[in-house]
Amino acid sequence: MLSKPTDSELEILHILWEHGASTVRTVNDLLNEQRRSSLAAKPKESAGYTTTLKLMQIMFEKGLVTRVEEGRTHAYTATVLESDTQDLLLQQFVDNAFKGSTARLVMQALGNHEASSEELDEIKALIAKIEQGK
Amino acid sequence: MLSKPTDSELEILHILWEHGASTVRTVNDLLNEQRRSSLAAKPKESAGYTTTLKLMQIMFEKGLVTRVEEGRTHAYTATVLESDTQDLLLQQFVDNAFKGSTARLVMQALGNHEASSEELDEIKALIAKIEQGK
DNA sequence: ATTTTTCTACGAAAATTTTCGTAGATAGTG
DNA sequence: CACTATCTACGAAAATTTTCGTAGAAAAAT
Repeated sequence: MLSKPTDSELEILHILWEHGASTVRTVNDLLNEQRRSSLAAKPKESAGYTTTLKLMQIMFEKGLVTRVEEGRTHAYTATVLESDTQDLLLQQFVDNAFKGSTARLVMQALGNHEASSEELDEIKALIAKIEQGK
Repeated sequence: MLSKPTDSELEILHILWEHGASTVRTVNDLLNEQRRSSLAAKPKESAGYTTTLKLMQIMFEKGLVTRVEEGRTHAYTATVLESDTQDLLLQQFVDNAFKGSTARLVMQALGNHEASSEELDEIKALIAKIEQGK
């Protein structure tokens, strides 16, 4: 049963998805590097090593990641697919914030954030495909 | 400074946006009615009256709502616009779940949830408008 | 071989969000 | 005029998420 990762867990998953099997040290370093160069409104501060370790241990217990002993360290790997997780989060987000209306979400997303013309072309192509499939 | 409402706060905001100025009692009733008929995976249980009251008091302190005395009760109104709040949430969600790529969000949203052809038409029109504006 | 660094495990503090019990005031009812 | 129902205010428990300190083992460095 896939359960919703917390925000912190999601940050770690992103790193595992992008970099593949990684140690806690690596994840912690990448995490803090990311945070330092974040443009976010309310960027989190650096995470201590044991903070990241503990989170990853919890994620292991929940089954979000597996791990393999490599010498004295552990190499962690995400067990959930990025696309599956995004779909789960998206579904919940659409329900929470847009009361289930995917179309409204899309409209708002396109309206307020710029997308490149390449991206718009991709989206148009997808729409055409959907319409054809009907 | 607009800050992100919590999940519970958002539930209440939805009711206020839809019904306009409402008492705690009304909000609480609508809330529980909604929850009972929810198809969500993990539907929350009924909220006690004082739970909703406390939440709305906190929202008042945060400035998410205003209130007006009406006899002995208070009528609450949202001070934040639905569209502004959705934009804020969307921005954070795109950052968290899609690492900032609006296009990927839109693609995934359209790919996994069906939209009516009317909605697709609307989206196409919006894209055309954006492309023209460039 | 001793010291320093680096790892895991674990427990628990801190911070945030959600829930509700209790008290006191006010309105409506018999 | 009691009596019951309903409202606000407030504090604090409960639940969840995030953070980190400490201890002990293993490797690396001096």
